Amino acid sequence: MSKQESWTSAGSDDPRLACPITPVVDIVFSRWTTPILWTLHREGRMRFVELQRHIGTVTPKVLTQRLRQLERDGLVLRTYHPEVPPRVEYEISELGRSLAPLFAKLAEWSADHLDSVETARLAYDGGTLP
Amino acid sequence: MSKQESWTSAGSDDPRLACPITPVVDIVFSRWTTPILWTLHREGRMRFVELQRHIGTVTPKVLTQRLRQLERDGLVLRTYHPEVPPRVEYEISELGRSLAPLFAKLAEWSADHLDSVETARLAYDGGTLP
DNA sequence: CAGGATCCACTTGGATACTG
DNA sequence: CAGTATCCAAGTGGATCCTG
Repeated sequence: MSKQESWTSAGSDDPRLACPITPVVDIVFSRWTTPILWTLHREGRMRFVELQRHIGTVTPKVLTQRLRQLERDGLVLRTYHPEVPPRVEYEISELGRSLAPLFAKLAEWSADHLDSVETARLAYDGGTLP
Repeated sequence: MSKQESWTSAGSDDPRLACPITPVVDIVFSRWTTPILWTLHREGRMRFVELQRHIGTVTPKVLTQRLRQLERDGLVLRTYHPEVPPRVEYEISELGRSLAPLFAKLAEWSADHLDSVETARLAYDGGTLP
């Protein structure tokens, strides 16, 4: 396999789409989406405030926005129980679960190379502002 | 393998770190970073304006900011040639190349599931505002 | 050519208060 | 409880001009 073909098999010269994975990044790696998906995957079905507490510092407004987007993209399922007080549960969908190997790869790269990034940063900062 | 352990082997209950892959996402999936890395990987060493033209609509200021960040994180190498006119070349580093399988996984997921996302969006939009 | 400097428009996200 | 509505601070990206 040539080094030119290791990431993509078909070469597109369209300057407007220099990176074919941009749409996926927009869907999966928007802010707060990875903590949400990660938590829902690990902890299973969960209520709104539970989710909020697990993630930490996230305001209800923003959490709602992200959950709506994830629901629209089919990565998260929302179940509304018409009771008093109302109860809403969120869970990861099958499509969301299909991201598992991807996230595993990400965690793997993190474990293998995150310290290299830290080293590079220290070298850069030390070399530019001593 | 239980479904609780498929993404992470050790369970952390620290609410401040609900998602262990957040740092990687910040490093690799900041805005413009994937087009930059993708282009540099596919096209090889490249000058500033070349890179700018390949990516499309990106202002020099922002491109410089992202390149500085990628250089600091050790993902991109910058070579300055003191000539007139000055010539600067950017290329992907070894650490940057180590992202290749990750990006491949991303492209794979994209090819397999992006249409499902589109379908989910159409269903969601059709069901909420008919 | 490769940016740095400056100014500005817009978007995001947080804080707060309120509702069904 | 599960949001929505409103206001507001901050960060971000674009446009323009300028330099070595």
